[in-house]
Amino acid sequence: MSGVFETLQERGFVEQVSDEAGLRQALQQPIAFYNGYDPTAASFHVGNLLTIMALAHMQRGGHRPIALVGSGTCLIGDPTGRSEMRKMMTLEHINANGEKLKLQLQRFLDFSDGQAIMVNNADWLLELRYLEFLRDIGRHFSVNRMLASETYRVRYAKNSLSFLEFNYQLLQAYDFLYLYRKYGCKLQTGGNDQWGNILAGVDLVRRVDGAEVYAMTYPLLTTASGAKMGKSAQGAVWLDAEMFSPYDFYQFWINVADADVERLFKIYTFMPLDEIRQLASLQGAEIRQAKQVLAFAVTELVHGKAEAEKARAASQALFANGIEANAVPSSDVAMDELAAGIPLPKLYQLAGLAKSASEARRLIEQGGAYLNDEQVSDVGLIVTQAYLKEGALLLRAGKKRYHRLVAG
RNA sequence: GGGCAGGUUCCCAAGUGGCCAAAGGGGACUGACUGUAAAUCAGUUGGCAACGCCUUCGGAGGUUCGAAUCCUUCCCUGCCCA
Repeated sequence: MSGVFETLQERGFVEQVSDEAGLRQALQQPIAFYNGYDPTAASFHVGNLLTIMALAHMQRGGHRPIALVGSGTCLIGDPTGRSEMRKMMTLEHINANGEKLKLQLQRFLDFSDGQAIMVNNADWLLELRYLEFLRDIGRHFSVNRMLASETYRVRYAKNSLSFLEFNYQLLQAYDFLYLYRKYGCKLQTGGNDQWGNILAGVDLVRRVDGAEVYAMTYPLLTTASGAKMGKSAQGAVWLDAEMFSPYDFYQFWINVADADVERLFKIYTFMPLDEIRQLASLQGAEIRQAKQVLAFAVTELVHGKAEAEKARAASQALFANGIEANAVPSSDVAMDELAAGIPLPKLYQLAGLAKSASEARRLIEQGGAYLNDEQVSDVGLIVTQAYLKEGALLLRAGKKRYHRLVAG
């Protein structure tokens, strides 16, 4: 089990470590470690996936991941990196999200026989007693130091920081202490923006229990052009198939920049490094092959082999000028509506390729509309069942967005 | 609680009575070029039964022929004072 840290480092997972020598030493033995996830949404996105991959590597290395769903801390809202206060979420909403996240985590980590643990900090944070907490935990926190930290300084300097949010770090630190006591958890990991919060926990455990625990952060991925990794035209790239279709997910990886290929391979697949280097060394148009391997691997990991194959088949068929494509996102149109005739812009709306008729209109006028792979420029076109091909209409917006409307 | 400054279309940010669906930048979208890449260039970027009509400038009222722009009031944010 030695070498996990080296693996993570080689693959680009390690951004900062509180005590590298100490952590390496600690990792000689199987340890429990944790990473927290705030249930602010009903699904993880590729940014979270990075941390989950790291957890998976650690588990493979013999360590025991504790996936913490932060329903308790989510009630407070992490001010880190935010210029404004988060919208307050209701407990019901948070819990509903948390349940979804739990299901997703099970795809990536092996929870059998306690090899990985799932906990929810609401279980211990909700019942905290205020005065007790202040006396036992609060006294270890220096306001001066907190205000000096990156986490709060920016916010404090530029905008207001509510007392509510100011407590976030204490609660997260307390989580670490709690998990240390209950599971002997010795390491907390998280995105690099969590550095300050994690260190607060390390300090707290040292002060209160006199124990040495560690902090490790992962890089916040940005694309080669500097944008946050994991954003697409439609917003975040979610892992949930309902929120982001496997086909779109596959396409997201196909469309990454050349310069990002190697890094993404290392992080989002388990492929050995030498194979990765070989693939990433492809030049010019050939690097697309590497992207196909990448896209398939990650899609398979997230959505399963069957979905990945469908997505790949669809992608290849569409971009090799084929029309058949069963994995292209599709929906139904009523046959009788179609028989009556549907204006083309309306059709684009039905397919979800345009938010409004005006947008669809623009698309058509600008030459970005294709029906069954043929460009259509007539905004007034009325589409009837005469246009059906094999019982469906294949709509395309621009070069890459497809949608299939099945008559039924 | 008091004083001050603000809340503008996805974001930042102009506009302070008609020329405003509202400058500019970012982002995004489309096209050209390409390799389903990057960079670059061009166009587009509130809605609709669309050469016109409707709805937007924190909320609600009001003044006016006419308001994002003026008045009243309420809500919210920041700064200073307590």
